[in-house]
Amino acid sequence: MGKPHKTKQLDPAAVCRSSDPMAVRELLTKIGDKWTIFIVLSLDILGGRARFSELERAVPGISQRMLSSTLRTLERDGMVIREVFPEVPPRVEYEMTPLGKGLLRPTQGLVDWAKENWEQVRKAQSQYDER
Amino acid sequence: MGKPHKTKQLDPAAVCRSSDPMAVRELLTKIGDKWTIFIVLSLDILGGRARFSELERAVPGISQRMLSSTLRTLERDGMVIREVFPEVPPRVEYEMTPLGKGLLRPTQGLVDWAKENWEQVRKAQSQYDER
DNA sequence: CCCATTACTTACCTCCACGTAAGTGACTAA
DNA sequence: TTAGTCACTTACGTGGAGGTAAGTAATGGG
Repeated sequence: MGKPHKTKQLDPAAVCRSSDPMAVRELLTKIGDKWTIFIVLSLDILGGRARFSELERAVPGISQRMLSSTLRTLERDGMVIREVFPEVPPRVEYEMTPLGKGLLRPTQGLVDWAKENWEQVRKAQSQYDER
Repeated sequence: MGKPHKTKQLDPAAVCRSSDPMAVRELLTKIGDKWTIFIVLSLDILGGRARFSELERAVPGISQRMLSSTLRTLERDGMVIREVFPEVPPRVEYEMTPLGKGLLRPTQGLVDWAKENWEQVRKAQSQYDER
């Protein structure tokens, strides 16, 4: 038999101690969706402010529907501010708020981790798959 | 009219420069699913090693099906190692790999951000909703 | 013989994230 | 009059994530 290791007596909701579990879940769900990080990172690269069509070009493959709805969510969450200019054709600019910019740091941490370690993940996957 | 800001001439795939965009997307999709972070954080709290039933208790609300499949994915990705002890009733222990532990740092960054800023996000949401 | 335990798997169903395609409004230029 | 631009919205359809419930294998204990 393998050595039985110390079984810490644990609260049925151990994780929930470290912080509001719903906050973490919701945050991860948000930035874990298909387009949010790309939009946020693109906005950053574009200097923290860009118009709809610029983002459309910056995020290859995104549809107008998804860009629009993701931006609305970001706006609702206080991550970006939407500014409409009464012109024709219309012009709308999106600007990252301090809150949104603050999220960029920890997000960048994940991006960096992926850059450094993803190859290893892929290797683990193919090893696992071939038996 | 609002001041027209400098429109940076940009590559159609600006974000894609910073790193492998698929790696980032896949990573975010993984840790953005419903249970992965909780399992990873629980495993960490439990000392980096725990058996199935311990995790089941540590992550309130998770079903056996989801715990099992999420752990399999984690194992496939090289984040945890699964060790089976030939006993009856069965005992299976899951241990975080160095790769999995490495992911904990940037993940914790997000958890901390959520802890500090989620209240503000909620406030932004209710402001947005009431008009 | 029956039950309990552990770590699962399988079947089934629901919901929603996301994709595609088309339409819209307001104005300008040809 | 028609076409073009921009920033959207609406309608519709599909796959897959995830929930619920039940089944299973192997063995010891009463």
